[in-house]
This record gives sequence, structure tokens and C-alpha cells, in this order.
Amino acid sequence: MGTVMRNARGSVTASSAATRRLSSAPIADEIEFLLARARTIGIIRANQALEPLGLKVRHYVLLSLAASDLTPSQRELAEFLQLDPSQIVSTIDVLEARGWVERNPSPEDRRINVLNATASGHQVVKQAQAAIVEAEDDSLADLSQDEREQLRGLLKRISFR
Amino acid sequence: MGTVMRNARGSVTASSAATRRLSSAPIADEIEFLLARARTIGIIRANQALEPLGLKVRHYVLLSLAASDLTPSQRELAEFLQLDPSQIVSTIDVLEARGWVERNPSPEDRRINVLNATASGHQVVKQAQAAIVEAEDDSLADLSQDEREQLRGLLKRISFR
DNA sequence: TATTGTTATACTCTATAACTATA
DNA sequence: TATAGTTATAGAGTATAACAATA
Repeated sequence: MGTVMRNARGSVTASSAATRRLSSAPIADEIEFLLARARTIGIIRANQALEPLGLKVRHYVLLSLAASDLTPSQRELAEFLQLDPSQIVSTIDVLEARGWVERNPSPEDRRINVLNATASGHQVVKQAQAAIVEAEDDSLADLSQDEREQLRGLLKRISFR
Repeated sequence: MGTVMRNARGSVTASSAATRRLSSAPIADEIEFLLARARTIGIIRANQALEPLGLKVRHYVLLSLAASDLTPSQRELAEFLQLDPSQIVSTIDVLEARGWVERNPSPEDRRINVLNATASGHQVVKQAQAAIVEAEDDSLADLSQDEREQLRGLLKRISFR
């Protein structure tokens, strides 16, 4: 799904006469449909939030993982994110060119590149995190804190098993 | 996200050593990340389930809406699904070529095409629905019926507001 | 003059295969 | 012989603009 409505204040909205009318269709009750819709809304808001930093969600996710203390290899990232290894390459190329991430050959197996965030990479990921939290807060505005934790727990169980 | 693991029985799985290891990273707790992941898993399973019918999720969604009693116009569908009108055109072209959907000019405004499913279209959507329910049941296997209703309700509130 | 649907086109994202260097 | 990473390329999906028919 791609095109998105924006209201007068410039924020994303999914409302329109057509949306309200068609939201009574049976498909609007299917979890998979709702997941896809919620994700589309979320990813667009997140990309908007990251735009000032020159990042897209894809870069942010990799940068965040590189900045963790898990020192992931490219292969691990490909598996974890269910992306092709070649897509990891091109995304990391961008992050490395900006000096935010380093590829360090593993001493034990020199085929493997272990990823580390640089000092400026850590700074950027911190800013990005703040922007993402704000966007998420906008997307989930109608849910209480308890409900957000419920949602997080349910999603985690279907995402990792 | 694209590449996907399949286990020995051919069903989709998100598990691997790397996945387990990296799932302790902070990003694996962000709702937007989990939404994206759950949606990827779900859409792949759904596309697999629809493959015998020669359908993808996109076609199924439109066919399902055409088969509802809401007689949506193409413009309404574009708004509802947050797709560009031109994408609606090409998807309906496929459904129409197979004799599952008809474009009927509205008597009140002949610019507007109202969509109706044909008899065979209704049959196909019924089969597709059954396939989707099975795929969804696979994706949500770890959740109780109550938890699925919880999830549906939470997603609906962030998807339509 | 504005809107619905259509066509054409460019762009991004994703999938696949071949290659290198290391093991 | 197998694996990690890279490169190149093709395909699918998405975004944008221009157009004809109708309002």
C-alpha cells in the first residue's frame, strides 16, 4: 500500500468518507488485513519522523542493531530481518559512507564482517530513536499504556516463535 | 522484507540461531518493528495459501470488497486501501479478465465504475476466504481465541480512526 | 473547472544468480 | 566443498504526471 492521505495539519490520517463506508466490509475484520494496514500507517509515519536525519526505517533498523552490544554479522542481520544478504550490503554501504557504522572482519573467521556503530552512529541512533518513539506515540494515540503493552506482547508472540 | 525461511514441513518459520540471538536487541521490542515483522510473515503465508487459486493478497482484497454488498467505486477502493487509482485499475483488470468482477458505470454519474463480483467471482472469494482463514490460523497458532479477539480489537483501533 | 478512470513512465524495492575470498 | 560477503541484473511493486470522458 502506498498513497496516503494527509490532513490539514500535515499528519497522516486514514479517514475519509470512502474509508468509513468501506470499513464495514468483512475484510476489515481480518487480522492479517489490519496488520498490513497498521504497518503501512506506522512505517509512513516513521519514515516521516526519520526524514530530517536522512534515514529510512530500513537504515534505522540496521543502525540500531549495529549500535546494540550484540555485534551482529551481516549474515545474521539478513536472517533476522528476513532480507537478502545483498540488501544488507547496500543498506550498510549507506551507513558506512556516512561514518555511522564500521565493518570489522572477525578475527576468528575473516569471511565474517562484524558490525559496530561509531561514536557518531551512536549519536544518530539516539536521535532516531527519539523521533521513532514520537511517531509511534502518534500512531498509537488511541491506546492506553496498558493496551500498548498488550499489543506488544501479542505481536511478539506471533513474530518470534 | 522478503526472503523467508521454511522448515522441513515447508511451512514458514522465522526461527534460526541468528534470529534467536538478535531478538534480544532493543529494536525487537518496538511495536512498529513487530507490526512490520508480523505483517511480513502473515502476507507470505497468505500468498502461499492463495497460490492454488492464482491470486495474491492484493487481488483477494479487491475481490472480497467487490463481493461485499457495498458496491464500491474504484475511487473509493483507492482511498480505502491507500493505493493509487492506477494500481486499482491494473488489479481489477486481472480480476475482470478472469470473469470474476464487472465494472458497471453508475447510472447517476457515468464517470464512476461500480464494482460487482460475478457468480464465479463469489465462488472464488469463498474458496479464497477459506484458504486465508487457514493461513491466519497458522500464523496465530500460539494465540488463544480470546487473545486473537484482543489483537483484532487493538489493531482495528489503530487502523481506523 | 473539477473528478473518475486510464495510460505511460520512472523509481524503489525485492529476488536471483554469479563471483571472490576465505574456511 | 561450503560459507560470508559482494556485484549485477531482472522483476515486482509504487509514485507521478498527463490524458479522455463526464460532471
